[in-house]
Amino acid sequence: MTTPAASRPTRTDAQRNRAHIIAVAEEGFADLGVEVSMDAIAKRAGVGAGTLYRHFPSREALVAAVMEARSPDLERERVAIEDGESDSRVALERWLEAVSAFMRAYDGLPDPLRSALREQGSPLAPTCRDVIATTDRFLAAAQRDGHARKGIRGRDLYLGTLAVVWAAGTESADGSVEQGLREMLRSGWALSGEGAAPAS
Amino acid sequence: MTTPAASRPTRTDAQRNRAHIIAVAEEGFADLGVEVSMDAIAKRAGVGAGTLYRHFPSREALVAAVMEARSPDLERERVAIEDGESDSRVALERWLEAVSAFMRAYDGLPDPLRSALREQGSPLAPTCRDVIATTDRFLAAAQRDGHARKGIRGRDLYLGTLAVVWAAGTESADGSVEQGLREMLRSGWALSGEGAAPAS
Amino acid sequence: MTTPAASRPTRTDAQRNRAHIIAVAEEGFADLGVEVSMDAIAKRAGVGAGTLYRHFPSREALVAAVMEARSPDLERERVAIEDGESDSRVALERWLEAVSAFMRAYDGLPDPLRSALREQGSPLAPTCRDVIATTDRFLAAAQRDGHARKGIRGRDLYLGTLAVVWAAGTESADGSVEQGLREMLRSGWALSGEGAAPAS
Amino acid sequence: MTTPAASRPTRTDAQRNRAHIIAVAEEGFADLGVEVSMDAIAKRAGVGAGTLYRHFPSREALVAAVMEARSPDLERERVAIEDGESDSRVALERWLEAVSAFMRAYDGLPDPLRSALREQGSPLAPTCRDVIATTDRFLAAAQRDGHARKGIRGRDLYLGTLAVVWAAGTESADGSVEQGLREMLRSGWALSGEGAAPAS
DNA sequence: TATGAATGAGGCTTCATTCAT
DNA sequence: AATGAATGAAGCCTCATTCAT
Repeated sequence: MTTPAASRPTRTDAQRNRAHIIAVAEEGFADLGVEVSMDAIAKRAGVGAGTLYRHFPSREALVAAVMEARSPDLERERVAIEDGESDSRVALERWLEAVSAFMRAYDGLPDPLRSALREQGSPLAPTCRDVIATTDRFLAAAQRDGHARKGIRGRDLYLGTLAVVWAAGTESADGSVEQGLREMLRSGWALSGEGAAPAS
Repeated sequence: MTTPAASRPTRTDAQRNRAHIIAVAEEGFADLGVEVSMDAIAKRAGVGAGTLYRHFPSREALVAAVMEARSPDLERERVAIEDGESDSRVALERWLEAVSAFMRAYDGLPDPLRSALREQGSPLAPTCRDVIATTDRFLAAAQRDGHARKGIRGRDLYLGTLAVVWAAGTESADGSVEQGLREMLRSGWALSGEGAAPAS
Repeated sequence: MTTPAASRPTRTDAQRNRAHIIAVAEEGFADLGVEVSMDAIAKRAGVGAGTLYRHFPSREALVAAVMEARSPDLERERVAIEDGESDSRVALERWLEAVSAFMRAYDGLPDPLRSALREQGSPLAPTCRDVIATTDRFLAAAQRDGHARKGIRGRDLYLGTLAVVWAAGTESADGSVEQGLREMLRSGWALSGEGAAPAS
Repeated sequence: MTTPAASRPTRTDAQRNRAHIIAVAEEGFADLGVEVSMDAIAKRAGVGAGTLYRHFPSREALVAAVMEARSPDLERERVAIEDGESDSRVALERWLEAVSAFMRAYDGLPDPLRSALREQGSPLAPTCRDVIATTDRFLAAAQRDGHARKGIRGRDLYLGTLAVVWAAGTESADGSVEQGLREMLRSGWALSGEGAAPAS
């Protein structure tokens, strides 16, 4: 008696809807930062707040979904570096730049990323883990080749990069501040030879 | 015979009140972070919201006042280092640690500090300038002695330290994360000899 | 078999709620004037402030809704006059009295009505337009019959009536002040024969 | 022991102060309307709020003082009309225009003027009384010469003029709205000969 | 008398989230 | 599954007026 075809259009529809919300949220984040109101995103997406929350039970979940949607780009970067860069030090540098861009995409993004690092259960945690894992790989290669200090872990580099992105903010038109900080992160401020931790 | 101080009455009381608000705000920041509501601070201080706003027309102004109240501590640190530390590299390290502690005092403090660096008119700007100026002095000494790279400025170091404090957050009980990051800020992740910026 | 009305669910409830808020606001305006606080109305209506603002994003919108709810009364007046009054002069007089009552309903109502006349985008503008249009119709009939000066427009009469209502205020128990002013509006203070605008 | 000369500089000083406040309030009203905050006026005047309130215990009192300060201008107008205008109808018209200008000086001024008409004890009442008295005189002359209806009193004309000024508001750049309304107040909207109150 | 600090109620508005339909 | 109405706590801030000094 009910229309059977209409009763389960959802599977596909829902996914379409989900993808649409993500795309719209991406725009919203880009325009207004990740702190944009959930209502505003629902409105932009043309769905009710309830639908938004059905798909993404919290703002963090939405941020995570957007970031996951962007992950393939980062993966492509990774592959490109791995395929084209023989120098493991330069490879690590290029990777960190790519990660920076990933983190810098929206105003306010560094905050949830930092939280995700602490809260094991955060929806953003998997993405962070992936990025850290890749960072670990690039870092290990660099360390193996004597290009990077031994005591450092991918997570430290990730957090340092995040800190740099936070410090630079979204507002500086030119990226000079960020570049300067990233350079300091790489070389440190101290002249080598007398540091407290002169590497491995 | 005439009261020479009569030209500025009530001030004593108001200043007492002001000082009280600052003390209470300090507590509030420590308990709940700098994002604590202004109303909550007014309530804690036992004054009306209007009184709070008369003294501190914005949250930033209140943060600035609290930080200024803490400045003498930092000054004492500075003097202690200058008086007791002959090694300019160690002096700079100790100073940066003191600055870290200064910045780390309240949850969320790094955010207004970062803003103050951009907005010239921020009430926090003077405090930032002072700290940067001192950093410049310690850094210059270290550079003169060949302990620090020449291209770096106090402002960079200040911002780097701020970024580290932000990244570490207030929550980590032990300061290991912060120490790790600070160490990375000092030595960099790259092994020397092949960096893009081989120092002065 | 399918629920055709299903395409617009919940609406019924929301409209009930909306109507309730309007009724309560009407009371509130009557008791305390249109300047009554939005919070007070929300409280009276037993809804959260947010609900109030969802339905009526501004005080003007709420006033407009209340006035629209009262419009049918005015319409009924109009029909009664049109149906029962053959003398176009008396018809216009009766209509202006009805409009006066419409405008006099709440303390402070003339102010938003005056604003709406200036700000095209005001939520009250449509109601004003309607009333002015009807006034134009009654006025045209009176002018056609030689009962009203030709140079006058409905809008002028509307504004004049509004001014009279404002001047009389809500407070005077008897309407003598208003009647006097309305009479002056009709006949003017000058004795005819020497006026600057000797009619059509 | 106290300096006797300094102990009573007040008489003159206070009056100077009072005059200064009035002048400043006049500016403030002109710039921001009569609803300007009392604090703002005190600040502009360079006095404490307490001083302001000592001289003028309420906003109305301050408005009244400013209007009283402007009264001589109106008096001069009156004298000029009385001296130069032989036609009592034109004299009344000119006087009402002068009164309009008096009432139109500041945004929001009509409101306290209206209140003063109702509240016997209002500080503005004397000024109103004076203006009404003069209006009565001009009106009586016009009535005596058959230029104005007999049933009207100065108070009605005053209130009508006030209503017109209120309706026109401060915002209309050209005074066309006010002129139109004032004209309607003079001639009425009805064509003579059939009015309900065809004057004496 | 002048000062200006203090009051503190009260206004407006936003928003994450829940829930009835 | 989708909708969007409802919640209601909070936040921020202003201002007329009083009062201690």
